Amino acid sequence: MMKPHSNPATRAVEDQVRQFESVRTAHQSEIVEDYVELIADLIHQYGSARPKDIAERLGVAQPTVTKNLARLKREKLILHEPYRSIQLTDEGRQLAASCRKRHRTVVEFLIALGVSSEVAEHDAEGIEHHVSEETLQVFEAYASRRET
Amino acid sequence: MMKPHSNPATRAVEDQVRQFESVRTAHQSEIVEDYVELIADLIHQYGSARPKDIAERLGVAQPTVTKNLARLKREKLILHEPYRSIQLTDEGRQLAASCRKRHRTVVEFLIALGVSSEVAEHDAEGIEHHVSEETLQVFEAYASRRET
DNA sequence: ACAATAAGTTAGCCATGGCTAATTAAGTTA
DNA sequence: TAACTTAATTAGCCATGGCTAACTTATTGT
Repeated sequence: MMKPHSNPATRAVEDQVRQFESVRTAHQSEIVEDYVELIADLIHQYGSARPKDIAERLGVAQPTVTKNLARLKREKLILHEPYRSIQLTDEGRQLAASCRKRHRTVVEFLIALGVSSEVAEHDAEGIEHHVSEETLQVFEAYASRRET
Repeated sequence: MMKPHSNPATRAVEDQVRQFESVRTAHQSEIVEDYVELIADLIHQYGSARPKDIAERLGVAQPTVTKNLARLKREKLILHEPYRSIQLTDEGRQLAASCRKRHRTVVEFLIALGVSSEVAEHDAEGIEHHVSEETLQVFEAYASRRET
């Protein structure tokens, strides 16, 4: 037992490593994307986005939001002075728009496939961050082919 | 500005909260699932799974693996005495089997849909942890309808 | 205008999942 | 068998993203 496992498929292993790394990286951007998308939604709905609202929507405590907003600010996606309202930068707005689009594409795709709309919404929330450009295009093609 | 945002769609908000929570929960099980699946693979390929191999496949350092194995052990998915080989419990084997099946279903579905096999493999790694039972069945139906 | 309420922030805790450096155990070979 | 090499573990660090409690700032209403 414990023989020195040979390396029969180094290439495949390296690919797999890259995959796992890329999933870990995706997790890092998930929060950022969720926040930006949500902020855009809130601004659209209410004219402004408050930490309180974000906390409620995400189901987390307010200080958690404050902490995460610091990151968005660091990444220049929002403008935010203490006790003042949150604004999206151009870059933030752009990211929000593409997240929103991607989210809707995934939802519509799942629905077109036959998934119930509640489950489609639910699964899309998790799936959207892990869909590559290629797959997204396939999804889009499928959904639009189906709806027309 | 800063008017007390009314609650126009409490139900929808609660649903969204549950969605975000469930994504956070899914992230917690991701590592567990990835490890168990990988351990099963290694045992199948080499007859045993060593921390070294796991570290290599995941692209992380060995101590990281040691740490995470403690969690799998705590959750009774593996048997592992220090410096000894890793074994899956019945529960672990069961989980590994269902993860493997789900993984393959997602990959095959994406391929059937027209995604290239490399990208399908890559995206499946991220997507698989966020697919509900309902969606999985739809995927399976689509793939098997397509291949026969 | 000022007291009460609501929102936001700060400080400081916890768990997780990365890491490196140092140690210990096991396996191999001269 | 003794020395060397490889694998595994331990200790201890860092960042992230949760949390509560306490405090500060804004807003509202009398």
